Amino acid sequence: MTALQDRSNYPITVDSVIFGYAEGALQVALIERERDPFKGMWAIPGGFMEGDETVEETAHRELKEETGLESIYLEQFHVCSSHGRDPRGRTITVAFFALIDSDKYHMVASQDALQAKWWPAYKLPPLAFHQDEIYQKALQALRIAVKTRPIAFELLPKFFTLTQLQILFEQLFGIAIDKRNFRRKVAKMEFIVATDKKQEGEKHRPATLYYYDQKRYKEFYNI
Amino acid sequence: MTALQDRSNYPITVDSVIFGYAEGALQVALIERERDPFKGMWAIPGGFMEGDETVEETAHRELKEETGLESIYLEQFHVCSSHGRDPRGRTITVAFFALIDSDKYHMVASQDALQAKWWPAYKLPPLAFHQDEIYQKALQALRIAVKTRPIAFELLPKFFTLTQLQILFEQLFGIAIDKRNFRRKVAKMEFIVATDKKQEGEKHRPATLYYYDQKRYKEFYNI
DNA sequence: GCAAAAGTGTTCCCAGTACACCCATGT
DNA sequence: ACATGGGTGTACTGGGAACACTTTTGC
Repeated sequence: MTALQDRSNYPITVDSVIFGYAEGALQVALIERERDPFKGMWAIPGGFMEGDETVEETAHRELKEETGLESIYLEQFHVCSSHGRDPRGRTITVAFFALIDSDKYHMVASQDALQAKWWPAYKLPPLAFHQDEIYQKALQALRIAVKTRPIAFELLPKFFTLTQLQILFEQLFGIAIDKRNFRRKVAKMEFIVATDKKQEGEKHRPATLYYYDQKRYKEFYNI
Repeated sequence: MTALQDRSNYPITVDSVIFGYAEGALQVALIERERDPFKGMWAIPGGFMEGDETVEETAHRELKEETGLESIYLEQFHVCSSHGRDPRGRTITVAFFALIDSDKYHMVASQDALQAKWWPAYKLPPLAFHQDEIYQKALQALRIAVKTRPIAFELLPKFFTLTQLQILFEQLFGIAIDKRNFRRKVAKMEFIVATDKKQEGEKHRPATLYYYDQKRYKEFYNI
């Protein structure tokens, strides 16, 4: 038919490193493999690109199939075309990271029909398909993305406390942040807006809830 | 044979946005298309992935075929799988940027058998295959990469003057930099090393030549 | 001696950092 | 009352930004 069909064609897989944040720790969702290769090991969720999907569509579809979630923040960060990762044959893998709101998807309760389980981001088991390198790249890409764009909020519920935000950054970058300095800095960011709501159900002084206002973000940076 | 062959397979192309730096301006190498589609338009050089190459191998091979250069700095930055870019059929495109040393590849002289021509990075013609968006992403990726890693030197000859380095940064980020502040900052970076050589053949006071020392860079940042 | 770019110091300001105590709530 | 995390101010320091003149070379 066309000249394009004379060329080499390749199967493409899309893997998504799903990040969440719960109980004061950054978490990653992994799937336990039920069959060989790598039966019993844990792996980054993913699947084959099919038909006339774009890679973004594949990522969203797989994410919905595996977590039930839609409208999730997804960002591609790497293509891996090295040999020998899948013993069944060669694939080209496009890797994404996904950020999900712990409010919408309850994580640590993981008696799931989905075989998916949350793991603390800094204590993962060995991964199938030699995905450890991809995971490290995902972490790096996430850190750069969080510094560059206002996407940390994708990991938080719509209304969050400043302590939640602070601990999230501490987790992401593996550092300790001074509370007063952090709050002074946040106070200058007019797109992180205080509400008159308070956290409820805690056994201490209730914290003020904040939200991220995208419109103010754009005004703030003249976008 | 294997389960993988039941899946959808896709032709993959690799495009490389080639950046150079000459005559005080950031430059981009484009190819004039000799046939339809988009005959007569300019395009980012690229080609099909073949056989059991990795995408990196494809990028290096294409770059060698089109410029004759080997050992070029290449970095992937995006996958484009949208429809309708190539009217001949659907392809999945992995985009790289390449950085080349203007000393090795003489740019502005472009009476080339290769149909390749250098264009000022901020005055490109409209691009074939709707590659304008990919080019914008390449510029962004280059800026982030230059801020993150010591790769600006890939665009310069081995020995360069501080004014060359300064103008390169001004070009990359579209800003004006104060000469004294810039030099003070460079002086603190022990991996940018002064030689006792001087620039020759200029009609003014000759500038000291510097070089980038990777070993000192790693020591400097404890890598 | 003139044109052209190389090279050089000081001041100011803001952002980052270090640091300790009182407050509001639940039990 | 006590335990727990929420919330606040000040002083120091280092890096970025603004700014103008002398020096060395080729012609």
